[in-house]
Amino acid sequence: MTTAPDPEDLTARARIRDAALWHFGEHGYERATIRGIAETAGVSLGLVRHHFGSKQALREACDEHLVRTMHRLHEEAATRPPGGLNPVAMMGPYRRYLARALAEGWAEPFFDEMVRIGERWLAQADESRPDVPDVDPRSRSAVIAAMALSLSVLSKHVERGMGVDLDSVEGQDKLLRALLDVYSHPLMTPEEAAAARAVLDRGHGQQADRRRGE
Amino acid sequence: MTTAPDPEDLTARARIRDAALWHFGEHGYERATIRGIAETAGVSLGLVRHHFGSKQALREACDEHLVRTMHRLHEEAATRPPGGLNPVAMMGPYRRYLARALAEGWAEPFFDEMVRIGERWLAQADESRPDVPDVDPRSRSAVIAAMALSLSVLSKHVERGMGVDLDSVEGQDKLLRALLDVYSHPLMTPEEAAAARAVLDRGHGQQADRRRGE
DNA sequence: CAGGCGACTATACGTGGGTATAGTTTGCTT
DNA sequence: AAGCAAACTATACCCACGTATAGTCGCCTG
Repeated sequence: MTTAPDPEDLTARARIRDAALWHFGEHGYERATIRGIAETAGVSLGLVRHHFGSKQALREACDEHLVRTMHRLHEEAATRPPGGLNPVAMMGPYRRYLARALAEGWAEPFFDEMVRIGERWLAQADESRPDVPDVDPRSRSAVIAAMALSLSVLSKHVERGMGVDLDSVEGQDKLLRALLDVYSHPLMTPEEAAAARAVLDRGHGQQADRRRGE
Repeated sequence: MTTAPDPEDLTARARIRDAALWHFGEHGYERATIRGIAETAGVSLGLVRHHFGSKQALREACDEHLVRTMHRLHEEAATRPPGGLNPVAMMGPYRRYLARALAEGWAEPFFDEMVRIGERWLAQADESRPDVPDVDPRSRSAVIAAMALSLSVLSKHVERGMGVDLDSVEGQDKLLRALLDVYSHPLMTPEEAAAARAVLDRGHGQQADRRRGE
């Protein structure tokens, strides 16, 4: 545990923020209450307001802290040998919060950062690729990012499906092995994909003149 | 538009249920209000209670209806030539509701059904696979199901990343093309996966005695 | 016509919880 | 020592919203 230097040592403001991170992650924004957060942090209701102003602002502070922490971790990781990033185990205490935030439509900076990272990676990988992808790297990166994060966002369901606790070491291990298998085995052959694309192309022609957006 | 035979023709109960589906999908369970649902359905607050008893029961009725509809669609699809299922465009009006429900931890039957379908598919595909997967089909299916659904659950972020509206025809088209590309190109080579697995195996030995759950 | 029942409305109740304000303690500067 | 600003508490306000109750209307059956 690198972070968390004993809750006693933290300033009240930091304790409130951490409590909020936990409550928002555990219950979601709506169900979390300022009173509950204050109690967990061991402070009065008023102090929360004093430091953060409003529930909404408190959430934004949590977001900001998350982004800062992620940046720090990211830079730390850049100096050391990568060793393959773990899309699920990253920053343990923030996992639930992050999953909630993403599911509820927040945490844009986080998602977008992930897309950017993946985009660079993909653009590089595309160079040593025989065929030409018909979708830009950014779009593919967005899809891949969503897929990677989905395991946290839908962790409750994944846990039920796999029969393990994703917070446990065994769960992480099993999930990683499943991921390795899925990531290293395409779900479709290039031929199947090409066939499906052909169908799309044909359908597209039919729709071309008949405008039907929205 | 196969469903929706003019809201006027529906019974009040059905109109309430549809309004609830919409409100829950649009705002989530907590933020949705019975009053808002009643207004959308064009009925009084009391009638909602008369028909469904409580907010929670109303949500359960929505879930049930969703599952029934899905079953019906599924059976319909079974009789016709498949043509490749679209994991995002399925049952338009329910997409948002389903995404919310999944993200908030509900809709277990739906997810589990998806896992079962994928499991059968994988078990069959495994037979014509050279190597032996070290994770059971069910676990892999759970991972794949989560990944497929993530595009709906995180649609807001995916839309931002891809720069399209996923409800539009163009958005669907672009998303499908991205999916085809991702599905038909593994993110890792089997060698890379094997190397990562080796790390896991080694790490596992190290952690065996030093207990560090949580 | 009686009577009964389901669909439906109007209104009230209670409270959880975000917000606001006034007051108290603590610690630092001059 | 004075004084003031920040940290912190206690308490009150207020309203949105889920829940509850009482009542009306229309239709069906005997």
